[in-house]
Amino acid sequence: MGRAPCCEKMGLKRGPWTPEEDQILINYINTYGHANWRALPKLAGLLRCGKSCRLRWINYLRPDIKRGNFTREEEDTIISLHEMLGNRWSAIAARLSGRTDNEIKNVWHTHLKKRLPQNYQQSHHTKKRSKKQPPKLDADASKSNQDAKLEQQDPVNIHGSNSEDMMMPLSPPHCSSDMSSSLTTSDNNSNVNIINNNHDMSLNVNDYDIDTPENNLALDEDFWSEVLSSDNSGVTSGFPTLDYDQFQPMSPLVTEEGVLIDCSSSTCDDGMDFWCNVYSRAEEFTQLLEL
DNA sequence: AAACGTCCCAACCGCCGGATT
DNA sequence: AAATCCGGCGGTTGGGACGTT
Repeated sequence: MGRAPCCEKMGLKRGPWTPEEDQILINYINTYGHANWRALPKLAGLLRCGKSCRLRWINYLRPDIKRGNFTREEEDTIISLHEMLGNRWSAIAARLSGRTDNEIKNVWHTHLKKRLPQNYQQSHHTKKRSKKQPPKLDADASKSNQDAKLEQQDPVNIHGSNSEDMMMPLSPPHCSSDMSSSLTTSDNNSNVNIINNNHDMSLNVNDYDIDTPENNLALDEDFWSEVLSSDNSGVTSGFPTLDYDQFQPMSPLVTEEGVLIDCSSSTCDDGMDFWCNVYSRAEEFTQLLEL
């Protein structure tokens, strides 16, 4: 049943690393690698736990670590990535070569956070991780350790083909050909329902900082949390409604399979993108709900 | 020079998910 | 199937460095 008992912390050293310890760790890893962190300190002759060795190596001793102050460019990159990813420091670090998650976390808390307005800090959650996660809106949360390792090795590759595409703000608007089976309009009162596998959702876009049709649609977790917290039983009453004042889909909105949204005015192409995007997000979201 | 306050960051802690037995 | 290990992650903190009075 299970493995041998975990490390006894008795007698293990804690606190700052000495240059001698660093050298022992470097020498060992250069010679033997670090296949097993837990066994490493014993084999290397260090009175540290494996976790401490790993941290020291990852955050300080690795040869590819970039030292010194962050450039303005790096800081701007962190800010924009944080806007998209939240406090996912390792994901941000994967996009900044030579910087560690710990370092980025530190620079965020000591410098960058202060640059941003209060409302940003409130809206970009600092929630604690908990067992009760929402249904994997965060695609990285379900990523295997193997994937995480690949991401470390090839940060560029994370764009595009893998699950990162599921991040709400990143993927471009697109239409799927089976929209007609799921998108309906309810009436002329700008009340639009997206019905997908018994999840009936109306969306109030005004609450989500989408101020012009030109903006790329960037619905965040809060948006979908609101959708999720709505009654998914199929009852439409009580749902927030969509305000067409700001978004006026093409009239009529048509796909290969017929009219999907029959709204009365506007020929704004961005409206089309908007609806396609809302639909594709809703589809992704409801698929995730079913997992 | 000393006392005090603030900043910074390396390191620790607890939790999680996947792997292993 | 269940228990446990293990690597990885994000939040937090202790203490040294630095600035101010």
